Amino acid sequence: MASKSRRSPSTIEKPGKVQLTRDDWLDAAAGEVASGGFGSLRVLTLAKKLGVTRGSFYWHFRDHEDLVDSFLDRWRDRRFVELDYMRPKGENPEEELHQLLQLLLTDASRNVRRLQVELAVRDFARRNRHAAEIVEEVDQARVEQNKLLFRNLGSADSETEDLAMLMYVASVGSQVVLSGRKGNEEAVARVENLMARLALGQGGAVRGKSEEE
Amino acid sequence: MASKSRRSPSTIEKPGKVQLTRDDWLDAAAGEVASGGFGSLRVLTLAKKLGVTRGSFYWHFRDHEDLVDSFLDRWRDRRFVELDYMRPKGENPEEELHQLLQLLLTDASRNVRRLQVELAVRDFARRNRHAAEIVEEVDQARVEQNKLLFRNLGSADSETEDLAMLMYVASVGSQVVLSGRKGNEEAVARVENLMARLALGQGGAVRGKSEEE
DNA sequence: GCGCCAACATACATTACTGTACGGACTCTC
DNA sequence: GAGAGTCCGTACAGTAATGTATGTTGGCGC
Repeated sequence: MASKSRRSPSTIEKPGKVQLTRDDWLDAAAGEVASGGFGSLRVLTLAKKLGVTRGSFYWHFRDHEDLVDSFLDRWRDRRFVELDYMRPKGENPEEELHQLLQLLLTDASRNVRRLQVELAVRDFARRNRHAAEIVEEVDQARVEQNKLLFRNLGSADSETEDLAMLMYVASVGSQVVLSGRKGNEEAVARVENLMARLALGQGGAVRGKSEEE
Repeated sequence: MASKSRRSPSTIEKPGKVQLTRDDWLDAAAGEVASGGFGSLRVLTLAKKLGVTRGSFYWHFRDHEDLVDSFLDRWRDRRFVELDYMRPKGENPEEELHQLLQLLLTDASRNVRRLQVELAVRDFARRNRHAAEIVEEVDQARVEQNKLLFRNLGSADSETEDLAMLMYVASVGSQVVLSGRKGNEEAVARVENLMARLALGQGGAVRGKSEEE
């Protein structure tokens, strides 16, 4: 079993890093997962990228499966931290909705790496039990958060659940469909706009496109 | 180059098949793609499933890449045939909407194999040029068909595009999120219901849940 | 009934990747 | 400065997968 790696206190982090940590390997893995998915996650590739040999890997990780599991766990933890950071406080629901849509759509279309990793995890979940459990946890938590937001927006109780679900699947769908397309910026903006109107009621105030950009 | 395989005219198709066709291999490939994605598409696995050796494969296909490309082409062709079959005639738009939602959501949640293949193709498109082109073709055609339907439903011209796009990404998202879940039947029904109301206008007539089931 | 060819089988070479055993440098501690 | 522990390199064994070269068989034309 690999011990919790810690670098010597005197050694400060620099580009010319001398000792690797478990997180360094996971960061490198994120790159591979983003570009090629979990199926093409090779130990040798990571080692080359990090400038070491596979010997280092098998000190930090028990085996390949250990890497995958650790990667998934870290991914879940980060998603929950993210959710906690975006927790609706109920003071300005409209602004919170806007920020949530930004996170779900616009940011995702910008932060390509992050989006690609999520899609890879989601795909991997179709054939890996651990990944499936984690994805379901994250999905449920996000939908739950959406519900809270919609309640603060004053939508009818019978509709909050449906709206929250619709908005979530629409955001995921737009990530899947519009990732790496030509006119995606425009399409994402349209979806975002329409979802905002939907959430605020058909005649509700909608943020203009040209605002704060 | 593999010739277009044809079985001898006297030999009728039976379970105890003696000669394989290109389509037989592609059908077998569909099973593997559905369960494991393109990354785990192995020639030997298909051969075992078909009860032959790899020698047969390399007669029907030039190499592994040829199999993948043929698979993708056939997938696109079938999706377009499907779209043509569902072409809105404008006589009963509400019914057509209902059928479209059925195809996009409920049927997809039932016909698991078909859904899994589509998700696999979509994932593969993130790292394969050919797949990416095909998926984009299919997506555009589907959204275009959605637009036609929405126009027949009488929605404002400025909104048809947005609505069509939203409905499409929502359907894809619900497939991604709700595939192989516990309470997916219920969630899918809710999304379907809400999208129908959205398409027909907030106060529009909505098909009841208990109808024709 | 002879030869041809489609459809497969067999055998081999090669590559890519994993895991493991072991060795070595380097650092910290006492 | 000896020992222990950390971090990584090296070398080897083993597996799985592809592609290719070549052998085999069964049916069809004629």
